[in-house]
Amino acid sequence: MKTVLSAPRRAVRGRGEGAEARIVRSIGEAIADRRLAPGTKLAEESLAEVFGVSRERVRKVLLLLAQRRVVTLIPNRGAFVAKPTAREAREVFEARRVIERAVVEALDRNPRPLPDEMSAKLRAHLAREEEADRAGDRMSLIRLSGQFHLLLADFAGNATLAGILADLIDRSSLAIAAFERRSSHSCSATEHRRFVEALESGPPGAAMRLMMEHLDEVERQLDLDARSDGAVDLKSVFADRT
Amino acid sequence: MKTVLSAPRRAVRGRGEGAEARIVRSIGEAIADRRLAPGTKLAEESLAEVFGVSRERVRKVLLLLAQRRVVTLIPNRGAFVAKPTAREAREVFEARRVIERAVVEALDRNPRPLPDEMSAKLRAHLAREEEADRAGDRMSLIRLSGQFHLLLADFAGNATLAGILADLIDRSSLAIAAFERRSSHSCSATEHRRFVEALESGPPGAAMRLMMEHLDEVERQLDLDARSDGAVDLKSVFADRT
DNA sequence: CTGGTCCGTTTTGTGCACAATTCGTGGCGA
DNA sequence: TCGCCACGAATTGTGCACAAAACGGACCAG
Repeated sequence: MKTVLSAPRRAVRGRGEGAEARIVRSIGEAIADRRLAPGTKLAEESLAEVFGVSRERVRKVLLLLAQRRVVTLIPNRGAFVAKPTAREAREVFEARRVIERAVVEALDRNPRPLPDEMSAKLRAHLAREEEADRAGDRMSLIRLSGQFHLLLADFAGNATLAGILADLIDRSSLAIAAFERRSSHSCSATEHRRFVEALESGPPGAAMRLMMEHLDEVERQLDLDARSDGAVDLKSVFADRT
Repeated sequence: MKTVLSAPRRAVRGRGEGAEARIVRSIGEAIADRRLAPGTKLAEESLAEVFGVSRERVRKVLLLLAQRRVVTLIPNRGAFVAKPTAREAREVFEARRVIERAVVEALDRNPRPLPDEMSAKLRAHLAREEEADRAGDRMSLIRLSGQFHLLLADFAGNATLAGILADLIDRSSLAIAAFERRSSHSCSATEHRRFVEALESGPPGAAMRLMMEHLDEVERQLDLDARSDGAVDLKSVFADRT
C-alpha cells in the first residue's frame, strides 16, 4: 500500500489532477475581479501558454466555465468572457434575492446571541472589507464583497444552495462589469456591517430588510435600460454631434 | 451565400453541432426517468457505440453532466450515475422549496383569471399527467411531473431561475431513485390539479400552501434516515438474524 | 480457505497531428 | 474609390495513437 495519500506526484508546475480546478479558479477570479472585461476573447493557445498546460486542458476548463455561464463559447470562433444581457442581469439579481432571502431567514432563526464562531468570522470579514476600503483596494473589495454573501450562505448550512449562489455571485460581477454606471458607488462594506449588526442584535426581520435593500441598491447602481442591451442605437449615440 | 440556414450538413447520424446536446438530453432523460439507476457505470466506449459518436464526444458530454451533478466522475475510474447522499437529497429539496416558493409567489401575483394561454397550457399538461396515470405509465408520469414544475417556472418569467430549477428537478429524480421507499406513492397528478385549481380560483396563498405541502409530501416519501447514508451499519442490519 | 501478489486485459487519460473554419489582407475590376 | 473575390495565416475542432491506471483472474504461500 502506498504511504502517500495526499499530494501525489505533483512536481511539475501546471500538471496534476487539481490543475484544471486551479485554472478554473484563476480565470474565474480574474473575471469576478473584473480584470477580464466582458467580451474579452480567451484564446486557447494563449491561455495554455500562460498556465503552462496543454491546449486540451484549457479547452476543458473553458467548457466548464461556459457551463457556469461565465464564458460564452461560439463555435469555430472561440471563447469569450460572457457579456450578459440586461434581461439576464435582472434575472440574476432576482435569483439572488430569492436565494439570499432564504439564507437570511435561516440565519435569523439562530438564537441570539449568534454562535461565537459565526460572529467572529463575520466580524473578521467585515474588518478585512473595511481595511480594503480604507486602502482603496477596489479589486479586493469587490472580491470580499462577493465572499461576504457566500459566507452567509455557508452559515445557512445548505451547500447545494451555497453552490448555486456562488455561481450567481460570479455572474453578478459580470453584470456589474457590463452595466455599471460611470459615477456611483455606495459602500458595500458599510451596508454589510449594518446587516451583521442587525443580525446580531437587531429586531427580527431587520436583517432581512437590510439585505433586500442592499441587493436592490447594488442592482440600482447598474444601467439596465433597454437601450444598453443588444445592438446600440447609433442614431441616438451620434445625435447631437457634428 | 448559402441558402440553407437551418439543419446544415447533418447527414451522418450522430454528427453535427447539436449532437452533444442531444446526447446530454438523452442520457439526462434516461437518468431522470430512472432507467439508469444511481451508481450505474457509464463506460465511454459503450456510450460512444450506442450513440454512434466518437469517444471524445462522449467524454465531453459526461463532463457536462458531471457539472450538473447528475453524473459523478471518478479519476481513472470513469463516470457513474450520481448517487446523492441523504444530506444532499435534503438540500436539493430545500433548494427547490426556496425557488418554487418564489415561482408560486410570482404566479400568484397574476391577475385573476389567469391569462388564457397559461391556463390552457396548465390544463393540457394536467390532462397528460392524468392520462399517463390512468395508463399506468409510470415512466411518463415521472417525467411529466418534473415538467409540470418546470412549466410553472417558465411562466414565472425568469429563465435563469428556471434553469437552476431544471437542474434541481433532475437531481430530485436521482434522490427519489436512491431513497424511495418500497411502498408508497401519493399521486402527484392529483396534487398538481389541486394546485392549478387553487391558482386559478382559490384565495391568495392557497396555491402556495398546496405547493409547499406537495414538495414536503414528495420528500416525505423518501427514506432519508441517517443509516441510508454512507456506509451501512452491518451490525444493525443483521442484528436479529441467525 | 484466506490473503496476497503478479500479470493480462480493459478502460481511462493525454498529447499530437491534421482537418475545417474564420478572419484579415491584398489584388482586381468596374 | 468602392465593392467583391480569393488566398493565406491563424485559430478552433476532431480523430487517433499511445501512455497510464485500474480491474479481474490465476497462481501461490501460509
